[in-house]
Amino acid sequence: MSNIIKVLKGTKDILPQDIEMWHFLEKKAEQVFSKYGFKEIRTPIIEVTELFSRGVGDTTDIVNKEMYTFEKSDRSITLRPENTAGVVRSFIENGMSRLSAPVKLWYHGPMFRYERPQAGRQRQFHQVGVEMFGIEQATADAEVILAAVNYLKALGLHDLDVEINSLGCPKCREEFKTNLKQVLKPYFDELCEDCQKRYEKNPLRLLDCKVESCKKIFEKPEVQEVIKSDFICDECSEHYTELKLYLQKMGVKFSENKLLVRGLDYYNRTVFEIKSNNLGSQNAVAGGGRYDSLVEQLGGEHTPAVGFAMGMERLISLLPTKEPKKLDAYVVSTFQTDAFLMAEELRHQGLNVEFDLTNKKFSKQLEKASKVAKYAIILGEDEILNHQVSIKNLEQGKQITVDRANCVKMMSL
RNA sequence: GCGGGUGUCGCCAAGCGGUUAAGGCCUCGGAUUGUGGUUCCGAUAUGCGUGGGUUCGAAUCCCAUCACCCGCCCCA
Repeated sequence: MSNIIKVLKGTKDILPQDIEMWHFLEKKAEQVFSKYGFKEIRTPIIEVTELFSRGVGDTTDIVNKEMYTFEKSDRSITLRPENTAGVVRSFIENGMSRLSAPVKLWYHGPMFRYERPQAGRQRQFHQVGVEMFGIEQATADAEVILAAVNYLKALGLHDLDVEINSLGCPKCREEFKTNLKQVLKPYFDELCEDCQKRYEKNPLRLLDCKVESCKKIFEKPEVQEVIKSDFICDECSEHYTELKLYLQKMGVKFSENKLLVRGLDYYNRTVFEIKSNNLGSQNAVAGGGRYDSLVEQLGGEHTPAVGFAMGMERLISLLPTKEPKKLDAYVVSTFQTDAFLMAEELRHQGLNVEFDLTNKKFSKQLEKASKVAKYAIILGEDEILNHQVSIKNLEQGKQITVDRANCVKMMSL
Protein backbone atom coordinates (compact mmCIF):
# COMPACT_ATOMS: atom_id res chain seq x y z
CA MET A 1 0.00 0.00 0.00
CA SER A 2 3.00 2.27 0.19
CA ASN A 3 3.11 3.02 -3.51
CA ILE A 4 -0.51 3.99 -3.94
CA ILE A 5 -1.22 7.54 -4.98
CA LYS A 6 -2.71 9.61 -2.22
CA VAL A 7 -4.50 12.94 -2.11
CA LEU A 8 -2.30 15.97 -2.00
CA LYS A 9 -1.55 17.35 1.43
CA GLY A 10 -4.24 19.71 2.62
CA THR A 11 -6.84 18.35 0.21
CA LYS A 12 -9.67 15.96 0.91
CA ASP A 13 -12.11 13.74 -0.90
CA ILE A 14 -15.72 14.48 -0.19
CA LEU A 15 -16.99 10.93 0.02
CA PRO A 16 -20.51 9.70 -0.71
CA GLN A 17 -21.30 9.43 2.99
CA ASP A 18 -20.53 13.13 3.43
CA ILE A 19 -22.13 14.52 0.31
CA GLU A 20 -25.53 14.95 1.97
CA MET A 21 -24.06 17.62 4.16
CA TRP A 22 -22.61 19.54 1.22
CA HIS A 23 -25.89 19.42 -0.64
CA PHE A 24 -27.56 20.69 2.51
CA LEU A 25 -25.24 23.69 2.77
CA GLU A 26 -25.64 24.50 -0.90
CA LYS A 27 -29.39 24.11 -0.87
CA LYS A 28 -29.78 26.33 2.19
CA ALA A 29 -27.50 28.95 0.65
CA GLU A 30 -29.66 29.02 -2.45
CA GLN A 31 -32.82 29.28 -0.36
CA VAL A 32 -31.69 31.91 2.12
CA PHE A 33 -29.68 34.14 -0.18
CA SER A 34 -32.45 34.07 -2.78
CA LYS A 35 -34.78 35.53 -0.18
CA TYR A 36 -32.55 38.56 -0.08
CA GLY A 37 -32.43 38.77 -3.85
CA PHE A 38 -28.94 37.36 -4.33
CA LYS A 39 -28.31 35.50 -7.58
CA GLU A 40 -25.75 32.74 -7.92
CA ILE A 41 -22.62 33.39 -9.96
CA ARG A 42 -19.86 30.95 -10.90
CA THR A 43 -16.52 32.34 -11.88
CA PRO A 44 -13.44 30.40 -12.99
CA ILE A 45 -11.17 28.77 -10.45
CA ILE A 46 -8.12 30.10 -12.26
CA GLU A 47 -7.54 33.77 -12.90
CA VAL A 48 -4.70 35.98 -14.03
CA THR A 49 -2.33 36.40 -11.08
CA GLU A 50 -2.50 40.14 -11.30
CA LEU A 51 -6.16 40.06 -10.29
CA PHE A 52 -5.17 38.93 -6.84
CA SER A 53 -2.02 40.96 -6.38
CA ARG A 54 -3.96 44.04 -7.40
CA GLY A 55 -7.26 43.05 -5.81
CA VAL A 56 -6.47 41.26 -2.58
CA GLY A 57 -3.38 43.36 -1.98
CA ASP A 58 0.31 42.66 -2.11
CA THR A 59 0.92 43.27 1.56
CA THR A 60 -1.32 40.35 2.51
CA ASP A 61 -0.08 36.91 3.47
CA ILE A 62 -2.47 35.43 0.97
CA VAL A 63 -0.77 37.10 -1.96
CA ASN A 64 2.73 37.04 -0.57
CA LYS A 65 3.14 33.42 0.29
CA GLU A 66 -0.05 31.42 -0.10
CA MET A 67 -0.96 31.47 -3.77
CA TYR A 68 -0.77 28.55 -6.17
CA THR A 69 0.71 30.27 -9.17
CA PHE A 70 2.04 28.81 -12.39
CA GLU A 71 3.14 30.03 -15.78
CA LYS A 72 1.38 28.97 -18.97
CA SER A 73 2.25 30.41 -22.37
CA ASP A 74 3.71 33.63 -21.00
CA ARG A 75 0.89 34.16 -18.59
CA SER A 76 0.99 34.01 -14.85
CA ILE A 77 -2.07 32.15 -13.66
CA THR A 78 -3.26 31.60 -10.10
CA LEU A 79 -5.74 29.29 -8.43
CA ARG A 80 -8.16 31.60 -6.66
CA PRO A 81 -7.34 32.02 -2.96
CA GLU A 82 -10.68 33.74 -2.38
CA ASN A 83 -13.56 34.77 -4.59
CA THR A 84 -14.23 38.45 -4.05
CA ALA A 85 -11.63 39.51 -6.59
CA GLY A 86 -13.02 37.11 -9.15
CA VAL A 87 -16.59 38.27 -8.67
CA VAL A 88 -15.49 41.89 -8.91
CA ARG A 89 -13.61 41.10 -12.10
CA SER A 90 -16.72 39.54 -13.55
CA PHE A 91 -18.87 42.44 -12.36
CA ILE A 92 -16.67 44.88 -14.24
CA GLU A 93 -16.10 42.74 -17.31
CA ASN A 94 -19.79 42.02 -17.80
CA GLY A 95 -20.83 45.61 -17.37
CA MET A 96 -22.90 44.92 -14.30
CA SER A 97 -22.44 48.50 -13.16
CA ARG A 98 -25.11 49.26 -15.77
CA LEU A 99 -27.60 47.15 -13.91
CA SER A 100 -29.74 48.93 -11.41
CA ALA A 101 -28.23 48.80 -7.96
CA PRO A 102 -27.95 46.82 -5.87
CA VAL A 103 -26.37 43.98 -7.76
CA LYS A 104 -26.45 41.02 -5.41
CA LEU A 105 -24.43 37.90 -6.11
CA TRP A 106 -23.68 34.75 -4.17
CA TYR A 107 -21.30 31.88 -4.86
CA HIS A 108 -19.84 28.74 -3.48
CA GLY A 109 -16.85 26.74 -4.53
CA PRO A 110 -13.28 25.67 -3.88
CA MET A 111 -10.48 28.08 -2.97
CA PHE A 112 -6.78 27.35 -2.76
CA ARG A 113 -4.20 28.57 -0.31
CA TYR A 114 -0.73 27.13 0.15
CA GLU A 115 -0.56 27.00 3.94
CA ARG A 116 0.37 24.42 6.54
CA PRO A 117 -2.83 22.43 7.01
CA GLN A 118 -4.26 21.95 10.47
CA ALA A 119 -7.65 21.65 12.14
CA GLY A 120 -10.10 23.80 10.20
CA ARG A 121 -7.59 24.70 7.56
CA GLN A 122 -6.92 23.01 4.25
CA ARG A 123 -5.13 23.92 1.07
CA GLN A 124 -8.20 23.31 -0.97
CA PHE A 125 -11.20 24.46 0.99
CA HIS A 126 -14.66 25.68 0.13
CA GLN A 127 -16.32 28.97 0.68
CA VAL A 128 -19.85 30.20 0.31
CA GLY A 129 -20.26 33.95 0.19
CA VAL A 130 -22.15 36.95 -1.08
CA GLU A 131 -21.20 40.27 -2.64
CA MET A 132 -23.45 43.29 -2.93
CA PHE A 133 -22.55 46.12 -5.31
CA GLY A 134 -23.70 49.69 -5.67
CA ILE A 135 -25.01 50.68 -2.26
CA GLU A 136 -23.15 52.98 0.04
CA GLN A 137 -25.70 53.18 2.83
CA ALA A 138 -25.33 51.09 5.95
CA THR A 139 -28.55 49.31 5.06
CA ALA A 140 -26.46 47.25 2.67
CA ASP A 141 -23.95 46.29 5.36
CA ALA A 142 -26.78 45.40 7.69
CA GLU A 143 -28.57 43.34 5.08
CA VAL A 144 -25.42 41.41 4.22
CA ILE A 145 -24.75 40.64 7.88
CA LEU A 146 -28.35 39.65 8.33
CA ALA A 147 -28.16 37.30 5.36
CA ALA A 148 -25.10 35.69 6.92
CA VAL A 149 -26.74 35.30 10.31
CA ASN A 150 -29.90 33.87 8.85
CA TYR A 151 -28.01 31.46 6.68
CA LEU A 152 -26.23 30.17 9.76
CA LYS A 153 -29.55 29.92 11.57
CA ALA A 154 -31.04 28.00 8.68
CA LEU A 155 -28.21 25.52 9.08
CA GLY A 156 -29.07 25.17 12.74
CA LEU A 157 -26.23 27.32 14.06
CA HIS A 158 -27.54 29.80 16.59
CA ASP A 159 -24.87 30.41 19.17
CA LEU A 160 -22.32 32.27 17.14
CA ASP A 161 -20.75 35.59 18.04
CA VAL A 162 -20.98 38.43 15.57
CA GLU A 163 -18.19 40.96 15.93
CA ILE A 164 -18.11 44.22 14.07
CA ASN A 165 -15.79 47.15 13.67
CA SER A 166 -15.28 50.12 11.41
CA LEU A 167 -11.96 50.78 9.79
CA GLY A 168 -12.98 54.19 8.47
CA CYS A 169 -12.28 55.46 5.02
CA PRO A 170 -8.80 55.90 3.52
CA LYS A 171 -8.66 59.49 4.76
CA CYS A 172 -9.46 58.89 8.40
CA ARG A 173 -7.57 55.64 8.36
CA GLU A 174 -4.42 57.54 7.45
CA GLU A 175 -4.82 59.57 10.58
CA PHE A 176 -5.37 56.47 12.68
CA LYS A 177 -2.32 54.81 11.21
CA THR A 178 -0.19 57.82 12.01
CA ASN A 179 -1.39 57.91 15.59
CA LEU A 180 -0.92 54.21 16.05
CA LYS A 181 2.61 54.33 14.73
CA GLN A 182 3.40 57.22 16.97
CA VAL A 183 2.19 55.60 20.16
CA LEU A 184 3.92 52.31 19.32
CA LYS A 185 7.19 53.90 18.36
CA PRO A 186 8.77 53.58 21.82
CA TYR A 187 7.94 49.87 21.84
CA PHE A 188 9.07 49.15 18.31
CA ASP A 189 12.00 47.00 19.39
CA GLU A 190 9.77 44.89 21.61
CA LEU A 191 7.36 44.01 18.82
CA CYS A 192 7.63 40.65 17.14
CA GLU A 193 9.37 40.38 13.82
CA ASP A 194 6.14 40.28 11.85
CA CYS A 195 4.79 43.29 13.63
CA GLN A 196 7.92 45.25 12.91
CA LYS A 197 7.33 44.61 9.24
CA ARG A 198 3.67 45.49 9.52
CA TYR A 199 4.57 48.69 11.30
CA GLU A 200 5.72 50.18 8.03
CA LYS A 201 3.75 48.27 5.44
CA ASN A 202 0.32 47.97 6.99
CA PRO A 203 0.08 49.22 10.58
CA LEU A 204 -3.58 48.29 10.87
CA ARG A 205 -2.66 44.64 10.75
CA LEU A 206 -0.64 45.08 13.95
CA LEU A 207 -3.88 44.77 15.86
CA ASP A 208 -4.42 41.29 14.45
CA CYS A 209 -1.25 40.00 16.09
CA LYS A 210 -1.70 37.04 18.42
CA VAL A 211 1.79 37.04 19.94
CA GLU A 212 1.50 37.47 23.70
CA SER A 213 4.28 40.01 24.03
CA CYS A 214 2.68 42.16 21.36
CA LYS A 215 -0.75 41.82 22.90
CA LYS A 216 0.70 43.12 26.16
CA ILE A 217 2.00 46.19 24.44
CA PHE A 218 -1.40 46.80 22.90
CA GLU A 219 -2.95 46.61 26.35
CA LYS A 220 -0.92 49.52 27.65
CA PRO A 221 -3.17 52.46 28.51
CA GLU A 222 -1.74 54.91 26.03
CA VAL A 223 -2.00 52.38 23.21
CA GLN A 224 -5.52 51.44 24.20
CA GLU A 225 -6.41 55.09 24.12
CA VAL A 226 -5.39 55.28 20.49
CA ILE A 227 -7.08 52.00 19.62
CA LYS A 228 -10.32 52.94 21.30
CA SER A 229 -10.33 56.51 20.10
CA ASP A 230 -12.59 57.26 17.21
CA PHE A 231 -10.34 58.55 14.56
CA ILE A 232 -12.87 57.76 11.96
CA CYS A 233 -14.36 60.84 10.38
CA ASP A 234 -17.88 62.07 10.88
CA GLU A 235 -19.31 60.41 7.80
CA CYS A 236 -17.73 57.07 8.62
CA SER A 237 -18.81 57.35 12.20
CA GLU A 238 -22.34 58.10 11.13
CA HIS A 239 -22.29 55.14 8.76
CA TYR A 240 -21.11 52.89 11.56
CA THR A 241 -23.73 54.15 13.98
CA GLU A 242 -26.39 53.59 11.39
CA LEU A 243 -25.23 50.02 10.87
CA LYS A 244 -25.39 49.29 14.59
CA LEU A 245 -28.84 50.77 14.74
CA TYR A 246 -30.10 48.56 11.92
CA LEU A 247 -28.56 45.49 13.46
CA GLN A 248 -30.24 46.24 16.75
CA LYS A 249 -33.60 46.80 15.06
CA MET A 250 -33.21 43.53 13.18
CA GLY A 251 -32.44 41.69 16.39
CA VAL A 252 -28.88 40.76 15.53
CA LYS A 253 -26.74 40.42 18.62
CA PHE A 254 -23.24 41.69 18.09
CA SER A 255 -20.24 42.98 19.94
CA GLU A 256 -17.82 45.65 18.88
CA ASN A 257 -14.23 44.65 18.55
CA LYS A 258 -11.86 47.49 17.94
CA LEU A 259 -9.08 45.01 17.32
CA LEU A 260 -10.89 43.39 14.45
CA VAL A 261 -8.94 44.03 11.28
CA ARG A 262 -9.43 41.79 8.33
CA GLY A 263 -6.21 40.65 6.74
CA LEU A 264 -7.21 41.76 3.28
CA ASP A 265 -6.24 45.19 2.07
CA TYR A 266 -9.45 46.07 0.30
CA TYR A 267 -11.67 46.61 3.29
CA ASN A 268 -12.85 50.00 4.49
CA ARG A 269 -15.50 51.07 6.97
CA THR A 270 -17.46 47.98 8.07
CA VAL A 271 -15.65 44.76 8.85
CA PHE A 272 -17.18 41.81 10.64
CA GLU A 273 -16.45 38.29 11.71
CA ILE A 274 -18.64 35.49 12.97
CA LYS A 275 -16.96 33.16 15.42
CA SER A 276 -17.61 29.90 17.20
CA ASN A 277 -16.19 28.70 20.47
CA ASN A 278 -16.12 25.14 19.24
CA LEU A 279 -13.57 25.37 16.48
CA GLY A 280 -10.25 25.63 18.25
CA SER A 281 -7.87 28.23 16.98
CA GLN A 282 -9.45 28.49 13.54
CA ASN A 283 -12.56 29.92 15.09
CA ALA A 284 -13.88 32.24 12.40
CA VAL A 285 -16.69 30.74 10.33
CA ALA A 286 -17.36 33.92 8.42
CA GLY A 287 -15.60 37.12 7.65
CA GLY A 288 -16.43 40.08 5.54
CA GLY A 289 -16.85 43.78 5.18
CA ARG A 290 -17.13 46.75 2.92
CA TYR A 291 -14.78 47.38 0.03
CA ASP A 292 -15.73 50.62 -1.64
CA SER A 293 -12.58 51.12 -3.68
CA LEU A 294 -11.94 47.63 -5.01
CA VAL A 295 -14.05 47.89 -8.15
CA GLU A 296 -12.30 51.07 -9.12
CA GLN A 297 -8.94 49.63 -8.23
CA LEU A 298 -9.54 46.80 -10.65
CA GLY A 299 -10.45 49.16 -13.45
CA GLY A 300 -14.19 49.61 -13.05
CA GLU A 301 -16.23 52.63 -12.22
CA HIS A 302 -16.33 53.64 -8.59
CA THR A 303 -18.80 51.23 -7.00
CA PRO A 304 -19.31 50.73 -3.28
CA ALA A 305 -19.64 47.10 -2.21
CA VAL A 306 -20.03 44.78 0.79
CA GLY A 307 -19.69 41.05 1.14
CA PHE A 308 -18.62 38.09 3.20
CA ALA A 309 -17.29 34.58 2.84
CA MET A 310 -17.76 31.52 5.01
CA GLY A 311 -15.62 28.42 5.31
CA MET A 312 -17.83 25.48 4.45
CA GLU A 313 -15.60 22.85 6.07
CA ARG A 314 -15.73 24.84 9.28
CA LEU A 315 -19.49 25.06 9.11
CA ILE A 316 -19.72 21.33 8.58
CA SER A 317 -17.50 20.63 11.55
CA LEU A 318 -20.01 22.49 13.72
CA LEU A 319 -23.00 20.56 12.43
CA PRO A 320 -24.20 17.14 13.58
CA THR A 321 -23.40 14.45 11.02
CA LYS A 322 -26.16 13.37 8.70
CA GLU A 323 -27.21 9.78 8.18
CA PRO A 324 -26.77 8.72 4.57
CA LYS A 325 -30.01 8.38 2.64
CA LYS A 326 -31.45 4.92 2.18
CA LEU A 327 -32.85 3.62 -1.06
CA ASP A 328 -36.61 3.67 -1.33
CA ALA A 329 -36.67 0.04 -2.28
CA TYR A 330 -34.55 -3.03 -2.92
CA VAL A 331 -36.06 -5.67 -5.15
CA VAL A 332 -35.61 -9.14 -3.73
CA SER A 333 -36.07 -12.01 -6.12
CA THR A 334 -34.24 -15.00 -7.44
CA PHE A 335 -35.91 -14.42 -10.78
CA GLN A 336 -33.39 -11.93 -12.03
CA THR A 337 -35.14 -10.68 -15.13
CA ASP A 338 -38.30 -10.02 -13.18
CA ALA A 339 -36.31 -8.22 -10.51
CA PHE A 340 -34.57 -6.14 -13.16
CA LEU A 341 -37.86 -5.20 -14.79
CA MET A 342 -39.46 -4.40 -11.47
CA ALA A 343 -36.55 -2.17 -10.43
CA GLU A 344 -36.70 -0.31 -13.74
CA GLU A 345 -40.43 0.17 -13.42
CA LEU A 346 -40.11 1.62 -9.94
CA ARG A 347 -37.28 3.86 -11.07
CA HIS A 348 -39.47 5.24 -13.82
CA GLN A 349 -42.00 6.07 -11.17
CA GLY A 350 -39.43 8.21 -9.44
CA LEU A 351 -38.06 5.91 -6.75
CA ASN A 352 -34.45 5.07 -5.93
CA VAL A 353 -34.19 1.35 -6.38
CA GLU A 354 -31.57 -1.38 -6.58
CA PHE A 355 -31.67 -5.12 -6.95
CA ASP A 356 -29.10 -7.89 -6.66
CA LEU A 357 -26.98 -8.00 -9.80
CA THR A 358 -25.39 -11.34 -8.91
CA ASN A 359 -28.48 -13.36 -8.03
CA LYS A 360 -27.46 -14.34 -4.53
CA LYS A 361 -29.55 -16.49 -2.27
CA PHE A 362 -32.88 -15.09 -1.19
CA SER A 363 -31.87 -14.59 2.43
CA LYS A 364 -28.70 -12.76 1.38
CA GLN A 365 -30.71 -10.46 -0.81
CA LEU A 366 -33.07 -9.65 2.01
CA GLU A 367 -30.18 -9.03 4.34
CA LYS A 368 -28.74 -6.57 1.86
CA ALA A 369 -32.14 -4.94 1.45
CA SER A 370 -32.45 -4.36 5.17
CA LYS A 371 -29.13 -2.57 5.19
CA VAL A 372 -29.64 -0.23 2.27
CA ALA A 373 -33.36 0.30 1.73
CA LYS A 374 -36.56 1.31 3.45
CA TYR A 375 -38.66 -1.31 1.68
CA ALA A 376 -38.01 -4.73 0.22
CA ILE A 377 -40.06 -5.46 -2.87
CA ILE A 378 -40.36 -9.20 -2.93
CA LEU A 379 -41.05 -11.04 -6.15
CA GLY A 380 -41.45 -14.75 -5.61
CA GLU A 381 -42.99 -17.39 -7.77
CA ASP A 382 -46.49 -16.79 -6.35
CA GLU A 383 -46.25 -13.05 -6.73
CA ILE A 384 -45.11 -13.29 -10.33
CA LEU A 385 -47.87 -15.73 -11.23
CA ASN A 386 -50.54 -13.55 -9.64
CA HIS A 387 -49.08 -10.34 -10.95
CA GLN A 388 -48.51 -9.15 -7.43
CA VAL A 389 -45.68 -7.98 -5.23
CA SER A 390 -44.98 -8.30 -1.53
CA ILE A 391 -43.92 -5.07 0.10
CA LYS A 392 -41.96 -5.41 3.28
CA ASN A 393 -41.36 -2.43 5.50
CA LEU A 394 -37.86 -3.17 6.68
CA GLU A 395 -37.96 -0.98 9.77
CA GLN A 396 -41.22 -2.37 11.12
CA GLY A 397 -41.02 -5.82 9.64
CA LYS A 398 -44.57 -5.69 8.34
CA GLN A 399 -45.34 -7.18 4.98
CA ILE A 400 -48.28 -6.92 2.65
CA THR A 401 -49.01 -8.42 -0.75
CA VAL A 402 -50.68 -6.21 -3.32
CA ASP A 403 -51.31 -5.97 -7.04
CA ARG A 404 -48.33 -4.77 -8.94
CA ALA A 405 -50.09 -1.68 -10.18
CA ASN A 406 -50.60 -0.49 -6.61
CA CYS A 407 -47.05 -1.03 -5.54
CA VAL A 408 -45.90 2.57 -5.33
CA LYS A 409 -49.13 3.75 -3.77
CA MET A 410 -48.92 1.12 -1.05
CA MET A 411 -45.34 1.96 -0.23
CA SER A 412 -46.19 5.50 0.71
CA LEU A 413 -48.58 4.26 3.37
C1' G B 1 9.08 29.26 8.22
C1' C B 2 9.12 27.58 13.63
C1' G B 3 7.44 24.13 17.76
C1' G B 4 4.89 19.27 19.35
C1' G B 5 2.72 14.35 18.20
C1' U B 6 1.66 9.85 15.48
C1' G B 7 2.53 5.92 11.85
C1' U B 8 0.56 -2.36 13.11
C1' C B 9 -5.31 -5.32 7.68
C1' G B 10 -10.50 -0.99 4.42
C1' C B 11 -11.54 1.32 9.75
C1' C B 12 -10.49 1.23 15.23
C1' A B 13 -6.75 -1.11 17.97
C1' A B 14 -3.38 -4.71 21.54
C1' G B 15 1.63 -5.87 21.49
C1' C B 16 7.06 -2.28 23.87
C1' G B 17 13.42 -7.80 22.33
C1' G B 18 11.98 -14.35 21.96
C1' U B 19 8.52 -19.92 18.87
C1' U B 20 2.63 -19.28 14.21
C1' A B 21 1.50 -10.56 14.98
C1' A B 22 -4.52 -10.30 20.18
C1' G B 23 -9.32 -8.32 19.67
C1' G B 24 -13.43 -5.38 17.63
C1' C B 25 -15.97 -3.23 13.23
C1' C B 26 -16.71 -3.70 8.02
C1' U B 27 -16.59 -7.30 3.94
C1' C B 28 -17.28 -12.38 2.21
C1' G B 29 -19.01 -17.54 3.00
C1' G B 30 -21.81 -21.17 6.02
C1' A B 31 -25.62 -22.68 9.92
C1' U B 32 -30.81 -21.05 7.29
C1' U B 33 -32.41 -24.51 -1.03
C1' G B 34 -38.44 -17.91 -0.28
C1' U B 35 -38.02 -13.88 4.63
C1' G B 36 -33.45 -9.75 6.91
C1' G B 37 -31.80 -6.43 10.91
C1' U B 38 -30.43 -11.09 16.80
C1' U B 39 -27.23 -15.44 17.45
C1' C B 40 -23.42 -19.09 16.21
C1' C B 41 -19.29 -20.90 13.04
C1' G B 42 -15.52 -19.89 9.38
C1' A B 43 -12.33 -16.73 5.93
C1' U B 44 -9.21 -12.36 5.34
C1' A B 45 -1.53 -8.83 7.48
C1' U B 46 4.95 -13.99 5.20
C1' G B 47 3.18 -8.16 7.37
C1' C B 48 4.02 -3.82 11.62
C1' G B 49 5.18 4.01 6.96
C1' U B 50 10.18 3.51 4.10
C1' G B 51 15.63 2.56 4.07
C1' G B 52 19.69 1.18 6.82
C1' G B 53 22.01 -0.60 11.48
C1' U B 54 22.48 -3.31 16.48
C1' U B 55 21.28 -8.51 17.92
C1' C B 56 21.47 -15.63 17.85
C1' G B 57 16.61 -13.13 17.36
C1' A B 58 13.16 -6.69 16.19
C1' A B 59 6.61 -4.28 15.07
C1' U B 60 9.35 -3.78 19.60
C1' C B 61 16.32 -0.74 20.46
C1' C B 62 19.44 3.01 17.34
C1' C B 63 20.04 6.28 12.97
C1' A B 64 18.06 8.41 8.77
C1' U B 65 13.96 9.45 5.76
C1' C B 66 8.85 10.09 4.34
C1' A B 67 3.78 10.85 5.28
C1' C B 68 -0.05 12.61 8.12
C1' C B 69 -2.02 15.20 12.42
C1' C B 70 -1.83 19.22 16.15
C1' G B 71 -0.09 24.23 17.67
C1' C B 72 2.16 29.25 16.10
C1' C B 73 1.62 32.72 11.98
C1' C B 74 -2.53 33.97 8.74
C1' C B 75 -7.31 33.27 7.34
C1' A B 76 -12.94 31.04 6.07
